[in-house]
Amino acid sequence: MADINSSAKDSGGKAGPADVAGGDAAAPGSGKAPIWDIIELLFFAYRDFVGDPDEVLAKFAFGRAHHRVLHFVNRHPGMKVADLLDILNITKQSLGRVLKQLVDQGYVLQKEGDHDRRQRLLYVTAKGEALSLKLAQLQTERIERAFGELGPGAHDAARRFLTAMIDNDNREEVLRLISRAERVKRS
Amino acid sequence: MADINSSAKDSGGKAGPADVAGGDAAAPGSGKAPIWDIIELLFFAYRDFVGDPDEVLAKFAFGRAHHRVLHFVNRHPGMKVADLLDILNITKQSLGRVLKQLVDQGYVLQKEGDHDRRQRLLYVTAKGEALSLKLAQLQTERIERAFGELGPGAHDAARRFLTAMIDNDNREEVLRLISRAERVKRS
DNA sequence: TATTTATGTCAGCCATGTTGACATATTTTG
DNA sequence: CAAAATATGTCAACATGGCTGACATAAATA
Repeated sequence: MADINSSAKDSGGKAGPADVAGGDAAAPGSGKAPIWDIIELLFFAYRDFVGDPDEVLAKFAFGRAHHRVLHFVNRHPGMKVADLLDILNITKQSLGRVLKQLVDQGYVLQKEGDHDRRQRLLYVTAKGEALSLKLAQLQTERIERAFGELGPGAHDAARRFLTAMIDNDNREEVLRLISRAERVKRS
Repeated sequence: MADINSSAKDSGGKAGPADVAGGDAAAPGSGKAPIWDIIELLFFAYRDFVGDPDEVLAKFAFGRAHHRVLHFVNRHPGMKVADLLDILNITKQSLGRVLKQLVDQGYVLQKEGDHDRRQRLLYVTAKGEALSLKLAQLQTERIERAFGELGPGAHDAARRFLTAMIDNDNREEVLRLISRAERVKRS
């Protein structure tokens, strides 16, 4: 299928990372000039980032929806269904579909809440943890490869950038979620 | 059940951006310790990043698929259908569906290739460009807000990080695509 | 006791991805 | 030139994972 860019030699530049931005000429009448490079890089980076796990998931007949659920349950054991709904921004019906599969196949289990017996607190099983970890390690390889190519401050810089990209409303909540994750763990 | 990361430390800080990482203790027998913070931050950042345009698109009865097509056609006018398929990593049937709607409603137009009359080169109309720009500016606002919060080197750092996250195979191609975009532009 | 909350479920719709088969025009190749 | 390869489009069927609406149940709360 036809290489997309058979394009001859592409005039000089090797397009080193510092050269990517493209022209900065703003559209005359409109607002600011779009930051095209970051917009496109985010698309491609995320596409590849989620692409790795997809291949593994396919073998299990799972999709990205399963991955997201499994990931957050693994990272935040004992979370309520409602918490998960908030994080994923989907309806309970959508969640129910994939959650049921994960439970039926023994990746996730639900426990009645201690204080509130209406709640179904979510935990991964050993099997679920293993899969979640496997997927996370695929993504970690990519991240570490990237950090390896960049300088020593790379992790911190990435963390700061990504954090700043999150909605201001959610940000504190997200940071709390992330930093609290390891404290809780399965008892 | 292998505790993957029973961090225990965590110093009870305020979870400032520099403290988010969580424990670094590797799981004893398994591979490396997953870089959870970046994995999750990427999820949340991307979720919000694509969330802004979604609201606007809904008013036009368009979805993300339309957005992606419109974006790339706007940025890379005159591209072949095959190029777009490669970039988006979808089948021609999937592309055909949304492309047809964009053409029918006057956002995109197709021109026979000059040298190869089998090709249908893609261009945005004025209407298409306006919508594409509007969406890009929403995303740009978020990016600029982020860069504003971070130091002066933020744009470069983000570009380097995102670039390093892309598949090595595609990377050169992607960078060429991005850097060439503004040179071509509408004549 | 009455209401609210947390969760689940049935039923159906929509957007967007997939595969497979096939059609048409055009370019390239033997 | 004839045959093959290429660029694109289309029909049909199906899968995934969103959505809404309606309704059910158990438990907590007012």
